[in-house]
Amino acid sequence: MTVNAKRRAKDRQAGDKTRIQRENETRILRAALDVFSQSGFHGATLDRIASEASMSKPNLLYYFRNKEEIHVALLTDLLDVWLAPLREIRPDGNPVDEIGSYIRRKLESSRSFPRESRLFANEILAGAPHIGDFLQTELRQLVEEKAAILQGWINDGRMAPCDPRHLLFAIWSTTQHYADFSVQVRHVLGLGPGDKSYYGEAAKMLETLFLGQLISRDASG
Amino acid sequence: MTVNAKRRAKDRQAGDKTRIQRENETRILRAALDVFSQSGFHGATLDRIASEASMSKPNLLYYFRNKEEIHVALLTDLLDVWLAPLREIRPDGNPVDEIGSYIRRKLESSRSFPRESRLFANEILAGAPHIGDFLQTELRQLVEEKAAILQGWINDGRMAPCDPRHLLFAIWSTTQHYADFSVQVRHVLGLGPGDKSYYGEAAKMLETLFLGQLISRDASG
DNA sequence: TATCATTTTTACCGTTTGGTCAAATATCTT
DNA sequence: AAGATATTTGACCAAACGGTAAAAATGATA
Repeated sequence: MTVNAKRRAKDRQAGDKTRIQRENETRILRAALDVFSQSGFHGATLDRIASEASMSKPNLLYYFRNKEEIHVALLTDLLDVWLAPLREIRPDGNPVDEIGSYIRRKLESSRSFPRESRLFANEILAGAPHIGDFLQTELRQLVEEKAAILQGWINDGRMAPCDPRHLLFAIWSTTQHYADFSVQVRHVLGLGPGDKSYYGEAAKMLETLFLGQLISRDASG
Repeated sequence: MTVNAKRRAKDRQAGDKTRIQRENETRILRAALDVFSQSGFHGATLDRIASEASMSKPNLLYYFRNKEEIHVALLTDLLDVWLAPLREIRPDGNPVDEIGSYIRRKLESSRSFPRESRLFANEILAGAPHIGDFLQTELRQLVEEKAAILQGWINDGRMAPCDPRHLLFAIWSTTQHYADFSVQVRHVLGLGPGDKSYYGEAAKMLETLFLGQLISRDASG
C-alpha cells in the first residue's frame, strides 16, 4: 500500500467524512433549509426535518448534535452566498455598470435562492442571535471597503452625493423583498403560488430606480 | 330609573366591555406585541406574554381564547396602521410632494412602530397564514387604486415610466428595512443597540433615490 | 468470511407548552 | 349588607418536542 493509496476506514482523520456521511448531511441540510425557511427556527421541528430527509430523528441527531447546530450550519453556508455579489464590485469599473450588475446579481440571488434569503431574514428579524458577530466584523468591513469605492465615485462627480452604506441598504432591501415578501408581492399582483413572473418587471423597476431618474423635480409639478 | 340611566351590569350587551376588560386586554396586547415581534409566533410563549403583562396564564386565557387569537388581534390592529400612509396619497397632488410625503410617512412609521413592522414581516415571511385574505382583497384593491394615480402621472410625463406597483414595493421594502433589519443596519454602521440615529441619513438617501437622480447614465463613465 | 467501525432503529425520558377546571376572590349593583 | 357577576388563581393535563441509550443492522476491510 503506497502513501497515495486510498485510505482505509481506520485511517480516516477526524475531519474526514465517509460517503454516507456526506450524503446524509446533505440530505439533512436540504430538508432543514426547507423547514427552517418556511417556519423559522422555533416553528421548525426535528421530527419534520427528519421526515423530509426520509430519516428517523435519532439518525438525524447522529449527524448533528442538536437543532441549533443544523441551523448554524445552514447560516454559515449562507453567509458566503450572501456576500458573493457584493465582493464582485470593482473599483476600476464605472458606477452604472458596477451598481447595475450588482443589483442584477442580488435580484438573481433572490430568484434562485429564496429559501436562503428567508432564512437570513428570519435570523435578522430574530435579532441575529447567531450571526451578530459576522455582521459586526466581516460584513461591516466589506461594506466599509465597498462604500469607499462608491464614495470615490461620488467625489468624482459620477454619482449623486449620498451615504453609500445606505445606498447598499436600499439595494439589499429592494432585491431581497422579492424573495422574503414574495407572498405579498404575488397576492398584490394577483399571481398564483410559485409564479415568479414578476421578476422581469422587478428588474426594470430597480434599474429605473437606481440607474435612471425616477422623478425629476423639474419635470413634475 | 330612566331609559337613559347608565346600564347596570346585567344589562350589558354581548359586545360591551367593562373597565377591567378594556384595561387587561390592552395590557395583554401590549405585552404580546413585545413578545411576538421579538420571537415570532412560534417562539413566543403564553407564559412569557402573561408574565410581561403581570398576569397569570389562566387569567390571560380568560380574555383571549388561545394564543392564535391574541396574534390575530394584533395583526388586525396592525393592518390599519399599515395602510394609513398609503391611503393618504391624493390624485390631485404632484408626484414629488405626494410620493415624497408618502415615503416620509412610511419611514416615520418604521421609526415609531418597529415592533408592528416586525410583526408584519414575520407574518409575511411565514407565508401570511392569517392575513393572506387581506393581502388579496383589501390591499390589492388599494394598490390598484393608488397605482392608477401614479400611472396617470406617468402618462402625463411627470414621472419616468415604470410599473407603479413595483414602485410601491420599492418604497415598502426600503422604508420597512430600517425597522425589520435594524440589527443589521446598526451592526454595519457600528451603532449600539437602540440607537436610531441612522434615520436622518436614511431619509436623505430615500429622497435622493426616489425623487432625485441617483446615477445618471450621462454623468458616469 | 470474520472483524471492526459505522449507521440505523426502537424504546424511552424530562421538559416545555398550550390549554382546562373548579374553587376562591374581588367588584358591582341594589 | 346581600346577591349576582366578573375576575383571578393554583393545580393540573395531554401533547409535542428536543434529546438519549443501547441494541440491532449494515457496510467496509482484510
